[in-house]
Amino acid sequence: MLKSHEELAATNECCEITCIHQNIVEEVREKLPDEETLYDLAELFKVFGDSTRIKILCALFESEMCVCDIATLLNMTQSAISHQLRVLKTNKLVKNRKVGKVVYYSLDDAHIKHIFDQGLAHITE
Amino acid sequence: MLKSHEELAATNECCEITCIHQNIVEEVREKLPDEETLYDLAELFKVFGDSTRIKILCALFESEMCVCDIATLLNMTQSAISHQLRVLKTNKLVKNRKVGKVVYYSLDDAHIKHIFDQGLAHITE
DNA sequence: TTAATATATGAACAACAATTCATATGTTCA
DNA sequence: TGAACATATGAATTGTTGTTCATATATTAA
Repeated sequence: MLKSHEELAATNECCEITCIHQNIVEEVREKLPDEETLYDLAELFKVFGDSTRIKILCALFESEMCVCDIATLLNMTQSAISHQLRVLKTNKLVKNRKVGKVVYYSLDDAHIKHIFDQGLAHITE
Repeated sequence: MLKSHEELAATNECCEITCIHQNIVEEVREKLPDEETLYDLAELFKVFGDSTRIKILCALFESEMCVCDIATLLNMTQSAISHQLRVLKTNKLVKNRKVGKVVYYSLDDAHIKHIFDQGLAHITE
């Protein structure tokens, strides 16, 4: 049996927030993944959440490419692409190999295409 | 046969950007999803790319919840949660039903858990 | 109707992030 | 060695976004 709002208000430990379904809150709290996992997950999706980076990843689905090729493809400066590639590499989404002056980038993980496709399935439903 | 760098530089139509593998760039350009699709995809991932919103979605995997319950669960203000729920609803990730004063939120789409799980698979590999 | 309460929302603020610009690094070739 | 070039990077700038604060809206109960 749920408590009345008055009872809940009386036993409420939060300073400003009232809470109606204390029991549900406690149940959900126990099942939530830990703080760090959820933070890391948000960080991962944040990397996908920029159209320049999405375009780069999408291009790399098709072919390994060097920095200046990607810049040409996306009609952006070499510097902008290089900065974004660093973000992608830091987050282990791309890897690179150096041949002389040229640095070739490619995807670093098979999960990436799956994440991408799930997102695509959502927006094209 | 690839052109020499000098030949490429001579025929390069970009003002500042040099491009080494023109053929690859053209091939990839043809296969890239259109601009708008990639923009929408980035927008979707952007919604997942905030730890508050990820926590809300994750909570709603377990149970339908009202605004003040979510605020209590995450130890945040009602206003902050309400603002984020609006973002989630605008992007069709949650839906709500109103019972008197109370508004209950729940997930609006089956894809969401798949996207979430693919992300989780990546960070926990 | 009035008080209490659950939620929504606009404006302001602060933190963050993407691009640009200038320049540094490292490699090749003459 | 020096010139050309592909890439990387730090700083500055500009645009974006999450939270807070104050307040509005809407519903219930007295």
